[in-house]
Amino acid sequence: MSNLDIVFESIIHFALKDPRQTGLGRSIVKNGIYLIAELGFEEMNFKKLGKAIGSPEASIYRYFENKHKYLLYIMAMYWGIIDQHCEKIIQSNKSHEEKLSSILDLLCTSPDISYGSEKIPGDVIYAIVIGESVKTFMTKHVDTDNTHGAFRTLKSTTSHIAQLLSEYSPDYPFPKALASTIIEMSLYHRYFSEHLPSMTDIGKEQSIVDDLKQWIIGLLRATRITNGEESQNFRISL
Amino acid sequence: MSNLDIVFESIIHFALKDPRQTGLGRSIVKNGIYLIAELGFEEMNFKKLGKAIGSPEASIYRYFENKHKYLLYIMAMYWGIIDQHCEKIIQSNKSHEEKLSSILDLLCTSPDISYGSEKIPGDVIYAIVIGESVKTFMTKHVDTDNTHGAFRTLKSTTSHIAQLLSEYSPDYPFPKALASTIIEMSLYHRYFSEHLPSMTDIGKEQSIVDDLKQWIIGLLRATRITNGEESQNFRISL
DNA sequence: TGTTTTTGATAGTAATACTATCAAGTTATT
DNA sequence: AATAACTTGATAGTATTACTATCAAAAACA
Repeated sequence: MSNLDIVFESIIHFALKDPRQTGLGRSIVKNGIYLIAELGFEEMNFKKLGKAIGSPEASIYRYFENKHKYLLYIMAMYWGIIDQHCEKIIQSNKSHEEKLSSILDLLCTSPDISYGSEKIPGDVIYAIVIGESVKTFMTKHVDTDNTHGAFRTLKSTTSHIAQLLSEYSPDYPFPKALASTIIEMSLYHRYFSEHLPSMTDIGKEQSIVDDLKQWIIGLLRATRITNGEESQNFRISL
Repeated sequence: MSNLDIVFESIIHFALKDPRQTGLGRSIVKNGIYLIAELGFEEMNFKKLGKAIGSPEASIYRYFENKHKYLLYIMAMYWGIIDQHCEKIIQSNKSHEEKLSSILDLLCTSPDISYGSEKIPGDVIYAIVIGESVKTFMTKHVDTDNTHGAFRTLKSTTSHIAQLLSEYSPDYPFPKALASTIIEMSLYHRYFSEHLPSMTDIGKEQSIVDDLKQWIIGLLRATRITNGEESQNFRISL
């Protein structure tokens, strides 16, 4: 059983039966991702998805209890795969800076995903992660979703990155906050650069990915300053 | 006409008629905010709001074309008021650091809002800003909403803060990105500390507001490093 | 006082997010 | 090859939501 299989195992319970095991199931997941990328999550529904794959709405409900769990499944899968990549990077014997750089590449451009026999291009899944990932946890039922493990893979990714940041800057008191900020902001600023460009500087001078990396690396370096009068200590009073 | 009146003027067009001018209108806005705080935006609807204020659903539709525009109205109002406060802080003759500190206080704890004859407590409106603000712009129709001015007040707040950051750290190349990050992350980390605490360090040691301020101030200080070999220049290659 | 505007009360519609049912097809078992 | 078990297709139906339409009563205003 490969590492990725373990990821898929861990998200099965968001579905009623494992979509990866059947052609219909794989089609539901793959085409749904395309459809969400095209229409957005709100405007996508199982009727439209059914039409896209030539199956009735009811068949989709045999795989997913509801639309929200369907989104949870996709996002948990995504962060699970990213988390695997993170682990691999962290286990490599590179410098902390090289590891951080690789992780930033990972956060700013998604890898392709192989889902059973189907391939989902990185830019398609990344598009929906950018626009819909927040919608998994900004709900009134976060807490129950959380106890059901919906955000385990996202949280694991966060804590892997936080762990690395802690090693990189042992005295920095906010490694988790910085890790989650990096994750969320890599998505946000790409969204901003496309839709609300006055909210960001990213994507103007260089390519979006280069700018994003530069920006985040600047934040990371900031955690390293342990000498100089202004920053002997990280607890600062303005 | 006061500065706040100008804010309210600028958001009228999200409503069908100015809610601030009538008792019913004010009741719709105030009680709606309470109801969203209680139920969340998705679970709130105009029927429930009608029940809460003792008026039929249809009466609310005379003030707001739809639910989304109602949210846009509230959020544009909120950021308009915050923007006014920002301007006042920026126009004061304090040091840059004092100004930034005041702005952080503003972003981490909302002021009360006086809406016509009604008062809306800061913590109530802040609760819905934390949970629902993203939902105004993470939609498939951002771009049209944007051209209709839906995010003008939010963008104005961002650029005021970015401007201040530019003065504070003239060489820092990402003032807008940092400004919007500070705004969004002040909301996010408060949300995380309540619902996904493993995603943040905020709210553990000190009070949430103190931790948030400390964290953001750390990021800000990072923009100031203009000497030392590691950071002669902000363009960094890892 | 008469007129205009605002509200209440009620009814109705299209779309969405599902659920139920049953026959047809497919797969697994012996 | 026959039968049982399971999966899918086809269709119909329900409750809720997000609105729209209408008309009379009430309130505001001139």
